Amino acid sequence: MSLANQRKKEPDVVRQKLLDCAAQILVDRGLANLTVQAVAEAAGVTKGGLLHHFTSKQKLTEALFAEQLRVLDAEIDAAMAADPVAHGRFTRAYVRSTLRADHRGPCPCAALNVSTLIDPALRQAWGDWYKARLSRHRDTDGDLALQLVRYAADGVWLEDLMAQAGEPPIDRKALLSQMIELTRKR
Amino acid sequence: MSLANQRKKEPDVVRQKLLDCAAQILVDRGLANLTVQAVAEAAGVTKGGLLHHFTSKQKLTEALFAEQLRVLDAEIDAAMAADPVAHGRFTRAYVRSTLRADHRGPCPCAALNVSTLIDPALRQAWGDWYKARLSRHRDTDGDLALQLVRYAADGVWLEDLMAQAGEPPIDRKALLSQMIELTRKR
DNA sequence: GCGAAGATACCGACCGGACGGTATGTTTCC
DNA sequence: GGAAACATACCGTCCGGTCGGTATCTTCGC
Repeated sequence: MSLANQRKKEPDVVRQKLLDCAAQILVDRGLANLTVQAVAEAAGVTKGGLLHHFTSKQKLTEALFAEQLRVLDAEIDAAMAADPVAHGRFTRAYVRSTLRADHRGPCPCAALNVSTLIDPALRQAWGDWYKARLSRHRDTDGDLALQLVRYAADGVWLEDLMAQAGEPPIDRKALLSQMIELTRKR
Repeated sequence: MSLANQRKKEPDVVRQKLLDCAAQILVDRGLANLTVQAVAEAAGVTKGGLLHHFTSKQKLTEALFAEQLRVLDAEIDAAMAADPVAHGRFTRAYVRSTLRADHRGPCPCAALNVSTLIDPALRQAWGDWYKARLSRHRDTDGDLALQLVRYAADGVWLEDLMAQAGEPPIDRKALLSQMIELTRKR
């Protein structure tokens, strides 16, 4: 009827944009504001349009989660490949992916873990991924001390999530290097 | 009309029970399921009854938050009073309150921080509390290494929150003692 | 090359349900 | 008896989801 769908049709682009906007909304407008309406109009699409790509909100969040997990997984693999030292290799990659003081915008972990709080199924998926990853690197990253460093990394992105406005008062560079150093000791 | 309010009237008890049930629901049925309806009937009261004590859901969550923060604050004070060593005293207390492998049920931090994800105002309040506490103990707990231990503590309760069913595979006792030990070094 | 004929992408209106909140009773306490 | 402590009934809103329609893309016979 209207002239809204005169636009060129780019299903893949729209789909990806929907996911991006969902992630954005999730991290900076909070979980409660992640509605299909909000996501749709952020992506320049109507609610019906969104529901065409993702048959339910459930599907949307699942896709979002999968996407973020994929990105994180890839980042970690890349970081590990560039790390010559075996011991603590996974932990360092995990920490670097989580902190990465460089490029702006919260890490995928944030959106990832927040969405985990919504859905028990996603929680399960995250747990599975983490457990699998951990058992893969048990030889190099099984130490309790390394586990502790990973815990700290989780604490950091959590603070990131809560801080929101106003830069972190703490020096991230120093923190990161200290954490990395902790993974070197046996 | 019905015989539901034949019960003895104990406003203080009911009020407290409402808060307790709210916390319970928050940590083990998730944020989305924290509705006034659910809280009310978990406490054996109707929605109207709840709204009598807390004039809005906002008020309820605020009260819940304040309560949990009060408990945590008290726990930390107690733990600090029993700690003879000055350096890292606050951090140890924080860690002990967060981990406490002993008494069942997730720590107040969980409910506290989850509710933080709802409301920016609560987020602010938590940030203020933490910052104030930190500046009070800057002399003893200002080190980056201690900050790192506190981050790890946050990571631990987060995992607690996500693990839910199924006991933690990791040895908490050992983890706790290792974290405590980390606070001893200079 | 081109035009018919589905298939796909998207819009816009609507529905049912749940939730927060209000207004008004009814019972118990002091 | 009056105020406090509840219960009951009801309203407005928002959200997730459905449905029928329309516009654009793709396919394919010719």
